[in-house]
Amino acid sequence: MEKNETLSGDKPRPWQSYHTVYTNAKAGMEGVDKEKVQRIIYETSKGSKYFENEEKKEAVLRQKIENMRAQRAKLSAADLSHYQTVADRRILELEATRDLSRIWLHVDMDAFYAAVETLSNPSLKGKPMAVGGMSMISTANYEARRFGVRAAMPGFIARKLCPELIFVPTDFKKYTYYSELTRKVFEKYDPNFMAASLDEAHLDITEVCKERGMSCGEIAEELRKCVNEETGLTCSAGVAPNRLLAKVCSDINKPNGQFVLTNDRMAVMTFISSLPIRKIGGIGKVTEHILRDAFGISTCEEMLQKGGLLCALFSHSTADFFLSVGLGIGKTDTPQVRSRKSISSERTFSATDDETLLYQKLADIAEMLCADMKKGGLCGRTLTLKLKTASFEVRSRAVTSEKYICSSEDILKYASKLLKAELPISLRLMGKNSHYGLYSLLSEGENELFCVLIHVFLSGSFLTYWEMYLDGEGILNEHNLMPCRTYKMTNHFICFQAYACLISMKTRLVPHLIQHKKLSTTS
Amino acid sequence: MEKNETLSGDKPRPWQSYHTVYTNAKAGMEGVDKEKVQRIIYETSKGSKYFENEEKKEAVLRQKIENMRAQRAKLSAADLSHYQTVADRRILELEATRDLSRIWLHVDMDAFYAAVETLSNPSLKGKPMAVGGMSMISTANYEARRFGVRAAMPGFIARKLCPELIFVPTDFKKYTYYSELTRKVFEKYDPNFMAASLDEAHLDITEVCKERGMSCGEIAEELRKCVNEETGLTCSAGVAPNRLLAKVCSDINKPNGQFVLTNDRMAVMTFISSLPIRKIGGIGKVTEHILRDAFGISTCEEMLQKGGLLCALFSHSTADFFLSVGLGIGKTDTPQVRSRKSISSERTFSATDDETLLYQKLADIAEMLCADMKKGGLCGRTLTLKLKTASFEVRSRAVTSEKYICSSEDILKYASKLLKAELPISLRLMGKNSHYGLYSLLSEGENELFCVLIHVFLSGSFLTYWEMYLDGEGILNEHNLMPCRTYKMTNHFICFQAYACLISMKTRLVPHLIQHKKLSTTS
DNA sequence: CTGCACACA
DNA sequence: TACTTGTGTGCAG
DNA sequence: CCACAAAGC
DNA sequence: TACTGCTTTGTGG
Repeated sequence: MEKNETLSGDKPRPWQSYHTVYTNAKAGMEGVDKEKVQRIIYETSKGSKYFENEEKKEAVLRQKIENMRAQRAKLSAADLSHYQTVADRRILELEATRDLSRIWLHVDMDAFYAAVETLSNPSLKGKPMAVGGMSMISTANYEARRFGVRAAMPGFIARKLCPELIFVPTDFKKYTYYSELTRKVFEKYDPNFMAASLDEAHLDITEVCKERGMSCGEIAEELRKCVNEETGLTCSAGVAPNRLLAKVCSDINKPNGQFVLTNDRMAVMTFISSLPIRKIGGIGKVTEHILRDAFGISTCEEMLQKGGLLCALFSHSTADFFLSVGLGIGKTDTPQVRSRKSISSERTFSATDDETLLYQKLADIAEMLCADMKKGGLCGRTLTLKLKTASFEVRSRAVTSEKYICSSEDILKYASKLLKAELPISLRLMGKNSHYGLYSLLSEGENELFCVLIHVFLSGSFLTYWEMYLDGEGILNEHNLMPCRTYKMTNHFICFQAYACLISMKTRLVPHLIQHKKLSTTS
Repeated sequence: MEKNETLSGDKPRPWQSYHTVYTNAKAGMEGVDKEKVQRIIYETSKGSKYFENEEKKEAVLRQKIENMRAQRAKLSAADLSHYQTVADRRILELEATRDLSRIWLHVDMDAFYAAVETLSNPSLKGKPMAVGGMSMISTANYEARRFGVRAAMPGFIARKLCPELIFVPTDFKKYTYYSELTRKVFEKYDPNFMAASLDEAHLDITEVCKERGMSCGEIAEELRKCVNEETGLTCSAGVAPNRLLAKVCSDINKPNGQFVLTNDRMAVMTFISSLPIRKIGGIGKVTEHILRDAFGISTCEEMLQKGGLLCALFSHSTADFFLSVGLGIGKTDTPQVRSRKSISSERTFSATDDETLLYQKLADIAEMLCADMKKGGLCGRTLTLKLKTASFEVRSRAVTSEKYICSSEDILKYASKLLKAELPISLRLMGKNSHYGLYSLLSEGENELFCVLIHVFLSGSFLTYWEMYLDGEGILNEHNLMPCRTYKMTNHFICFQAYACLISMKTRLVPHLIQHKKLSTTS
């Protein structure tokens, strides 16, 4: 079942279709009757709109893979040797950036939400339980996992797999409280630790190990013990020379275990060599599938062996990522400032073609989003509307406003405009008076909307710099922020880096150069 | 004077500063006292705002060259050998695209505007004469050129060089009339000939030569004779296997001469080898300077020799261009459709800080532009406002509208908005009430505007595809064009390619796929 | 897309 | 007195 | 820059 | 009955 599926290979049984394979995922599922689980999932999903959409997506992916194969086949011998030299060269350069001087620890709480719920209600102990509802579950405890129940699985399927499964609704307050307790512990080992989510964090333990004269394994043991004492929860840890590897390592002896990869190039290379690429953070279902079926790559080692192909067919940065995975190279720095870049709110509801209802939903979400933004004192310029149809097709539409958007009115104004532009779909297709066409399309379930997201990007992928200009009072206020343009950074200007409304000074003041003005205001 | 100027070389005399070197340009200036001409130009220009701006630009260019030299110096041996293989590879690929099967002829009328004016007023014959005015001259006849008078030279400088110079104002009606006469002739040799301007054209004479069993040289002779009989004007011609080379060849025996480069690889390589790069169309003053001072490249041959460096330090497409120049490879096809991409109108006037006057100028230009657009039945979405300050600094600001812009009101509306955003420059720099600051800046001549251009781009740099949708009548009208988005082309959609308002069908109609709609309307 | 530099007639 | 006008391209952000 | 897809938790 | 909600990053136009 885990064998390489190739496009020309044996036809898998229907329930082995890749998109239903929850059991392929990262954490261990030892002792589970995987085939039975797959079959139940398949039979429960089959025929649903969701399933049909997954099949469509799978077909699109297959096509994409077919294209890559074709491109690969088109490469001449000269191309191949050329890209091989490119890859070899890049591998050398990446190797030169390898940093083995830092020790990173990745902590991952075991079945976090489920464990917290069990703490507050010990009667759950030993029984299969999941946090979430019938539509979606967030986590399952280990008892439930033995039935094939997993995070990100809809609840009604989980119940098919395990009829006695107990459902506990999510209660983020509780998880945040316990998360805070764990972070208090983490802080003691690395005051600048990086929280990845409520239940995961990266710690640079280089200094702690040195100061306290302990091995990193001992530190990890102590940290896990300490977390357990403070919270009553268990966690797993991975230690490695960089964050990428540490994350992989923390998964190895889960739950309540740890794994240390020593800061040694040989050890890293051995570790990485036969590692399935899917274990690597950043390589998800789609990328795994592409690499396997278009390039025959399943392990990290093969990333290096097929480096030439990767450089030929992927973008520079993607190829770079793949090659560094093959080398077991990852980030070792602690980024200075990590400011939030976007904020969003979305809600799924049952399918409808009632426009009034849709606008009402939109207004509700705008309200929620606005409240969240107010809480953080944030505002942004790019507003994205995300729509999901009854057939699970996802669309997004965005606008960028000249002014910053903060109020729920503004949010609603722009979001409505975007929604309006999408709405008379069927009318547009069939002509204004063709109600027959309208209803026949609706009855096909293609166009009703049942999910709306409003997403405000606080800044684009590029840095935006602002020239400061002094008004009568020499004050920089939110109104001088209006003229948003992105410029090449030069030190001829007084620049501010603006993320959301948070402003931090970037370069020194050079008053006599102010007159080389490049920006305009819209005030 | 023509020797390599390097940054560390001997200091040239002031009037040899590169930006004043009109005599460096392409067409022959045999028997001219170049040094004297240079000195007069220098002395006439020196101290002017224009001159100062040229010096500033020169400084910027020097800096750019210095940067390239630094980058070049930073290249490691490994880099060098790497890029050498890249270059070698690319040279092979380009060589494989060499097409020697076509014969191109480039015709260039001799001193066209001047010759036409002499036809209509024979008393000008034999006297130094220029077409244009005191600010700028378009062409000079050969008598005037002996004094150093050149196209694109301001008239007042030309008069310094040749006090008896006769100025004749430009009269495009006349030139267009004669241009039409020449084109009637060109048509007989290549019905698809490509007009490059009123006085230049490219002709693919492969078929004519074959059909009439004449050599290309004979055809060129005949064509030139025919043009002369029809118009009374002389022209020069170049014949070569591609347009790039034909253009160079037409310049060799100017005026009233021709030059044939045979369709033979060796002949081409010999021809190209010692050719100064500046003779190549597309390599202007700046590129010449960069290649010479940062890479020591002066001839086309050296493009190949330094191919590795060029690939290392220029973009893919630029390096490709340079290498094909080194190989003497150029375009040999006759492009199917060549539609206009933008239309603009601009006027230079004397410096002012009177905003009312500026808006008046803007309105005038909007009117002119609109008239030109009406004539061609064109409209566009991107409007660019170009400004030139009293110190010759050029700025441009653009907006893209959701709707197509055609009316002079709309043009003016958007252009005014852009202008307004630029206008209170000094106020913004100095604070609203700081009139002192305002005037001191104005008196420095930095901010008065005296040139306005409105430019409408009819389409972006990327192709824009439109999904067709059928309204009740199944008609595609200008209103369905409103939802402008740029999409990747897929054959799942009914696509139209839209340039301006001109619509041409692009793919076949696939009615049952219409429902996979991706566009929205803003109607 | 936007801003700008470059090129050519 | 006084250094254009119209169009196209490429690059970086 | 902007829109969108992919990924992770 | 019933397949989330929130955020970041990369890619191409």
